[in-house]
Amino acid sequence: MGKHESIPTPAVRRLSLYLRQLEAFQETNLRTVSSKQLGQALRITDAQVRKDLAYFGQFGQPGIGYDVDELIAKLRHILGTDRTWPVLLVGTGNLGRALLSYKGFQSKGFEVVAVFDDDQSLHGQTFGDTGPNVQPMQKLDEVVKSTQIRLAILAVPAAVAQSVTDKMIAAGVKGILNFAPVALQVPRGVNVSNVDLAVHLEQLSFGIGSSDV
Amino acid sequence: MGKHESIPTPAVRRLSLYLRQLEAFQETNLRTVSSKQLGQALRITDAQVRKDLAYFGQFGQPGIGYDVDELIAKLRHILGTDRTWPVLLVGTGNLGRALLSYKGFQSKGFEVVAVFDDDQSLHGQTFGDTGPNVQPMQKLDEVVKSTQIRLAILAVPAAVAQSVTDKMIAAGVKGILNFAPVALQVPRGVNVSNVDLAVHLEQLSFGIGSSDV
DNA sequence: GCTTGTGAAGTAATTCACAGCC
DNA sequence: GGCTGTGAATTACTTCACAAGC
Repeated sequence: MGKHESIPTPAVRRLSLYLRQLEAFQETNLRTVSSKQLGQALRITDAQVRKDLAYFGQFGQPGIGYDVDELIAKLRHILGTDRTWPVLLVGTGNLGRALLSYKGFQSKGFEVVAVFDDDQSLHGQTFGDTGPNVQPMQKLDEVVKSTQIRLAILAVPAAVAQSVTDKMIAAGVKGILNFAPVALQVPRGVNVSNVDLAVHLEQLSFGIGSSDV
Repeated sequence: MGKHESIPTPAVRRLSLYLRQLEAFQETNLRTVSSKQLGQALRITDAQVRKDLAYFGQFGQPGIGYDVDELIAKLRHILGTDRTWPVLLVGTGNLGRALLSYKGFQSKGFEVVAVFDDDQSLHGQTFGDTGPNVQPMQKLDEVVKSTQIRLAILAVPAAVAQSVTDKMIAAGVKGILNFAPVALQVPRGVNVSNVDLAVHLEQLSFGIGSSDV
């Protein structure tokens, strides 16, 4: 059984934001930060910041605040990014290629180590400077099993998203970052995080519709 | 003042998911759908589906369910996507270019009509088949004001995200889809929707850390 | 029979407010 | 004086359960 049952999901999401903001503070050579400072930067109340952090331990010092370097280390450990995760990418269309060229992953603890696509003409190719070769889908099971990959990025058309998902899960994948605009069906124990551009834009258009004319 | 004050934010987010799922059902020629069917496809309770929809009106028929076509039309109207929104894109790095090539926007009611980048060598170029010319940042204010663009996609490096944001807002932008890994500071009345790949992956890695070993 | 819409009940998340510590 | 950590209070969200309609 997991050890995080009683922690609110929104709190975990904010943990990532705290980490990102702390890294920004670190760049400015800030040594120490209060829940109020951190909250202000993220538009979150100070009480919220303290509550969220307190779910995981006592990281601060009364009268002082939180040590930036130390809290970063703690958060990375909690989020599991104090090591590098090998990541699988399926789909090398425009989006998949853009993701391969994105340099931000590495420093955050993620590295794309295997790329799959069902387009034969792409097999053996590489994208980005140092990206891995594109492999045929038939190899997926073998590669995931032998390398123990647990995280996948799904950048395929909606029509094949579910079937690719099933294959990945059968091979042992436990977390999927899904860019396909479909609701993936996955068994318990597998997590999905969805990024759907249309959904995001719709939320914004709704927001505009509700403001003054 | 807005007219949506009392509606829970999570309900609005789900509205987009309902719409997406209904469009999928429509493709299979389903005429009518119950809150139970819709909920099952999205892993949401039927009561939740009914409650969410009820915030906006009475769309269903007892004993029958919801008419798929009709509910799609209603949701599009609520979300504001029963028309096409002109969208501004700033930043034509890998991600910006991938977004320009993405065909999914158009059918969802969004069209990128203006593209900006501060790299001189790109000015005048086009990306994607029919994309608009890349223009210099200095033109942004004029173009946004004259074309009344209200929605923007921000795909620039973190370091310049806030300053570009300020410019866009000054020109009249009211909604920003932000791909830069920073917490943008915006005035009331402006909405931001964030997509941060590292944050998503961190949530997944946290999820894996909490499962059985 | 099945399904909606909705008050009431229950659960979850946030904010308050303050004792205790630096 | 400033700040954390945390129970208590509050607010927000979800689920229940059922009357009313098809």
